[in-house]
Amino acid sequence: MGRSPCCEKVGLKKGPWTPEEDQKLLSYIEEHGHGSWRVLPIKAGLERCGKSCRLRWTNYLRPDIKRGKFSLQEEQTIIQLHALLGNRWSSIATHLPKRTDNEIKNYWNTHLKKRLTKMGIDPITHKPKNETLFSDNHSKNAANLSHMAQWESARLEAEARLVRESKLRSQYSLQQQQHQHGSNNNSVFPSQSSSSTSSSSIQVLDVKEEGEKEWKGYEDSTHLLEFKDLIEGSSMAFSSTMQHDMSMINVAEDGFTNLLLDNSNSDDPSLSPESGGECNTCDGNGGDGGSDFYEDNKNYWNNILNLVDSSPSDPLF
DNA sequence: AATGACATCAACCGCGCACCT
DNA sequence: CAGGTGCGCGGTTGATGTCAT
Repeated sequence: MGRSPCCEKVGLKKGPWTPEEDQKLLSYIEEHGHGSWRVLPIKAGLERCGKSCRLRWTNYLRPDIKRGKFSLQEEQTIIQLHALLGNRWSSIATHLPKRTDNEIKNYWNTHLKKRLTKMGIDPITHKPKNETLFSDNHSKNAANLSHMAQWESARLEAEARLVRESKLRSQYSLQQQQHQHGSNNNSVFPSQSSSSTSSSSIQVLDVKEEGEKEWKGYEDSTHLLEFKDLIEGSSMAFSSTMQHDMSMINVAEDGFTNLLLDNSNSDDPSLSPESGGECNTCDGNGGDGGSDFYEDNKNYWNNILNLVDSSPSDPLF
């Protein structure tokens, strides 16, 4: 069915938002909540379409948005979840508190994708480029098909969890919004200050310095190699679910599983073994890597599902 | 200092889904 | 069930900033 463009009306403004427009939108939502985006601009006295207002709010004006450089932990999470979910930015964003899907998408396209490509890793499949998934007669192997089924099954399960979680979140945010409106608590809205990236009146939570420090470390060649190992470990682990080559299992254990679970210096509790994720390598033995492929795979996927199932810093869950 | 190339990111666009009538 | 409407998502664009020459 055809749909008329939301901004077709003559007079509706497009392009960058002015501080005055931001203020109008903020004040309105602060007082009334956003309600119907369609009617919001009229009620708020904005010459914008509802879609534009919603975008401005969700990607920039919302008080619970963190801006600035992504931390190493955030980068890891993005890479891991992208390997699992692909370009489903909104799903990925639910696991990066205070980050918007748009921001994550931009960050992936401008930073991570290029970096992976430079390292010789396919940013789509997360596999080293010189390694094809079904490069030999394994592609006809029944076990391979079984692994693919496991992959798909785990992926679908993860998706189902994400949907479930997303619904819970939206219910929660709705309740919060109603509560805020009811109590007229304005403290959650930032005080006025200038943004480093735009003329908006919104205060920017400055994590830039911290992020820069972290990335400076990465740009050091030694750390770059470590980063490469990290990413390749992740990639190899994914391919291990597809290939019946037992040597790959060791890589899976040493690479991605550790990446997921061995976050001793992480501030993200969901990524630590204490969070409930089982890990057959956590005992330090690492296993013989060949005797229990399916158990390994089960644990491997459990780890991923735990990551997806956990909610990094949301007190609700 | 001027300018062109490249990088970044806010914002737009079109599509699909969910819900309502 | 079909059609209309609103919303959210993902892809893309273009203005602006930064860097290299």
